[in-house]
Amino acid sequence: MTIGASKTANSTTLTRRERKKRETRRRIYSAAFELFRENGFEETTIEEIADRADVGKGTVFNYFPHKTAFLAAIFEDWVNRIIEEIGPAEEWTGSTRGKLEQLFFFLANNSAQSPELFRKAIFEHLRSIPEEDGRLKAPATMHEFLAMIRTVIRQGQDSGDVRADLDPKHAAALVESAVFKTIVIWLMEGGSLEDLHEEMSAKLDIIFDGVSPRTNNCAPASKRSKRVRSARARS
Amino acid sequence: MTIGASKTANSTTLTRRERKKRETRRRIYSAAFELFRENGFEETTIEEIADRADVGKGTVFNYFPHKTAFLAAIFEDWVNRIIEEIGPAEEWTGSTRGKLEQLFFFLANNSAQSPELFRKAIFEHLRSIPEEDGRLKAPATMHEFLAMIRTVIRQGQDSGDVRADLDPKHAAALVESAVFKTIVIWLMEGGSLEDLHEEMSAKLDIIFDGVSPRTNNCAPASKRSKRVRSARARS
DNA sequence: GGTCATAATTGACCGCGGTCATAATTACAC
DNA sequence: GTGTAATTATGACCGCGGTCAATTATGACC
Repeated sequence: MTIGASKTANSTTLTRRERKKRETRRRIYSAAFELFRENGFEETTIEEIADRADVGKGTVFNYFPHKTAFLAAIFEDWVNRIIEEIGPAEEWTGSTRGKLEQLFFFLANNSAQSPELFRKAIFEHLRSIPEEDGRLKAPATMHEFLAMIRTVIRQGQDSGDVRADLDPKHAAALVESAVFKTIVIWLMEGGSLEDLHEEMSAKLDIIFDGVSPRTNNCAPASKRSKRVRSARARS
Repeated sequence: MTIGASKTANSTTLTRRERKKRETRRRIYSAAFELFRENGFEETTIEEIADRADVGKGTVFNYFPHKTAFLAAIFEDWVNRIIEEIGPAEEWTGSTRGKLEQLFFFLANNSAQSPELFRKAIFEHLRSIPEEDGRLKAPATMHEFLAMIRTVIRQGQDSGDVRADLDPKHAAALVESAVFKTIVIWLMEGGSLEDLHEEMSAKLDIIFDGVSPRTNNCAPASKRSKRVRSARARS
């Protein structure tokens, strides 16, 4: 592989092949996304996607080896857009809880249109990693996303927001499963953003304070519901 | 529908039709379950199931409208077996945490063989309820299961184990999503039962105590890891 | 320009999940 | 027994996801 020499002169160090490849992928992805939103995921056939993208059916499978790979791609896109919008986790400020709420509020906001599609994408994400036949699926973004949560947790530990004796891995996994499930159910039931926020706050409430009763004198229970409200104000 | 009259005399008030129907369903289910365990879910075709059950292909779809309906049935079976084994939630004794651990330990025990199958069944369960085309899927057991957890939570509130200001619905949903996700990952990674218990304890730890640091003097953090150990001893 | 290895494209093809019109079976009336 | 309405069984058939051998585009080297 001795790239870089003569041919790559103009545009950004990309051969014509590479450029075409990306362009084709983009065309296929766009066509698919459009069609999914127009007609639904199951209702869209690969051939329709191929037609709209103006390629042969086989070509589609060169870029997206299974139909579900589109869902993984959509999820990835989604996360990337959010990362772009709110910047790297390391730079966020505020309370740990506030950060998590913001993060998931972005997720929800972006998914509110075409809920069916995003529900499927989330499920694909949750299922991802190994499939029995040995193919790996979309692990990159999966880890990227979990990593974001983990970073927030770790920052929380540094700032004293979160118990130091906790393994961030466990906490992050718990947060992820809870919130995604909440979003999925919310997407299914078609509630308002307010509803989702209510649900999410309830879950985060438990995650932060636990289900065990506090020993009487410290951290009175009455304060809790208030905190939910004030946390929402930030967004 | 004026049933019950003449024909239903012998055996337990069942017409021949009804008996045959159940028998056929049982045969198909058994054939499917066997084949799934022998060759895997994806690798088994409906026709193979039909052959082994000695019915036509179309008949299979009379009893299980989609292939995934088998997964729902497997999940249902699974939960029912557990219910049978440990009795109705109302009658369990012990701490709330102990009950939950036992419950999920039973789940895990039953799934340890043929992990692939149970992973899929759990996923089917988590996804269940609506599918965009309007068909409902396996809501019965889903609710039954969530209801079990909710019952445990409510009992915990009565006995002072669990914060009284909590909506059992939220707590149950959180527990469910966390533990199922834990089991799914465990099934994928092929760890030992010990590993699973470790993971589950960590999650329940957070669910019970929360991620927030305790205010210094009450409930010292050092006690926590100990509790995990002692909780395991019960099983 | 021409040659060749490699990468990308393509549509004919296959297998399986799911449908449906038709046939067989059951229940019941007489 | 015979008639008949309702239920269940069945396999030919269809559509779509996914494969693959054959074809075409690309770029390195002369």
